[in-house]
Amino acid sequence: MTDVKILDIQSNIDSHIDWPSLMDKEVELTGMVQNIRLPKWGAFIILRLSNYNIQTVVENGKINIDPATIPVESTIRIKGTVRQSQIKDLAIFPRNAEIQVNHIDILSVPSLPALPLDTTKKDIEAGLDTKFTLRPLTLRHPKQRAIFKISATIFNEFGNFLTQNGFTRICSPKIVFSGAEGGANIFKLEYFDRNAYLAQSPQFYKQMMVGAFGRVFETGPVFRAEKHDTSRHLNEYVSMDIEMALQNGYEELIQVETNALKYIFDKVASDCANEVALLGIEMPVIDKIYTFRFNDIKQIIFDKYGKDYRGEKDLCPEEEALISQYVKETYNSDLVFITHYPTIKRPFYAMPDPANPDETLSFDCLFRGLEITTGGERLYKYDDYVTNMKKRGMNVDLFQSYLQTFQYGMPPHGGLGIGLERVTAQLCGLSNVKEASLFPRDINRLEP
RNA sequence: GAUGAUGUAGCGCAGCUGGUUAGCGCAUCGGCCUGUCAAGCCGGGGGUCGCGGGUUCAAGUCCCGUCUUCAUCGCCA
Repeated sequence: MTDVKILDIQSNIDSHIDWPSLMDKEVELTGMVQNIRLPKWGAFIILRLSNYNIQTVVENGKINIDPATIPVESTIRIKGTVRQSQIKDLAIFPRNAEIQVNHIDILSVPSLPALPLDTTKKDIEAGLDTKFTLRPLTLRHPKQRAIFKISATIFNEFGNFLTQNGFTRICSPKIVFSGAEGGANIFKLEYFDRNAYLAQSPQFYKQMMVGAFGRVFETGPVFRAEKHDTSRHLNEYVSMDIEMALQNGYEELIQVETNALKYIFDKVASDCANEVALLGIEMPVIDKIYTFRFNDIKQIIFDKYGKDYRGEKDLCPEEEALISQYVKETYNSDLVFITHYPTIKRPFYAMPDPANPDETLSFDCLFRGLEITTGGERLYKYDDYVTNMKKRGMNVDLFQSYLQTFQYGMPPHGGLGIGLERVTAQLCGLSNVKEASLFPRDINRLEP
């Protein structure tokens, strides 16, 4: 007599299936009905499994139920035999195998008489608002799944690459005492009997951790209370952050980022080959790094396209598009780094260029016309922080828990942040970053 | 917040200078089709044209107000 139930630790939890080795063998699978096509003699049921859709074939009279009565999005368990096949549909994988079904159990069916939109076609015919409102349904579409499979791969391989290169993953708090940059664009919340904020960046914490590990990275959500309303902004997004001690200045950061992106894109190409094909993605080729100084590229854009932004202290969206166009046409590169941003546009921790304090040793990375990264060298001496913050009219006392880092001594260091949704959107050719977010948060949308 | 669009069936859309009973595709329902390729063929049902006023013999269509969504900009990743 005992109350304990003991489970076998050896049970197989891997859902990957080696189809060639199963040819002509009996299998049992549970999945959801992605689509069902009904010729007179039976049915092709496209079954959605954890990572792909497989084709199953049913012949009338040979199984226990009429396949025509199974609604799309039902969950079914099938028993059948793996057969050779030749399938043209890119949304189905594997395309050289199918399952000849001999038994079906229906585990659940949708409770609605009809689904609110059709997910069985090549594309979802719906506007952005409808897509997001019906997110639990729209995310079941193969092309939507492909976007987030690729996004997950970018996220994972960013971590893998950095881990392999001596970086330590950190998880900094998202509930913070004050906004990283001290701006007003942060979400306020109640923290017991006082106020706290949602972190707009892991900036302070990743710098603190450079003192401990030298090289750190973090992948996690950040929150921006800005009332921006554009196709490239979210109020909550996933930031992929790096911070590291530097031996060769900001160019070392550019090299680390480029190598990380190259590694990530190679992994996407190999591990997400089906998704890349389904979405028709042309993968970027990265073999050299192209950098331009902020002032120089403005001159080039003026000379080349006649657009004069030379007086502006930042890059506007049209300029970013033109710069990417120029670099693509001239060097066939999808990536470009713009360095030496004006000090006035950078935060207090940015390191001014010793040769010209009006410029910083910082950079942005543009990918196919959109800014995906900001990074740069940081101040690393306590006195420099105090001087610079006072010059900017900041209250040094409020930042003491952060500034202690520099009192204890810090190496020259720098870092960068990459927007996951932006990289995903640009890679997948999405016209709005919100489409690269599972459940986007913008000025109007808080659910689902 | 500014500017410009937008709102017609569950979804995506058409609907001309105002004029019969508001259409098309998908979905849905019924029937047909011997291997489909995000199927194909035939038929049925489904709409207070965002909301509120106004002009007119007559408004989806014109005017005013209001809300929604989308795009662009500011800011940023």
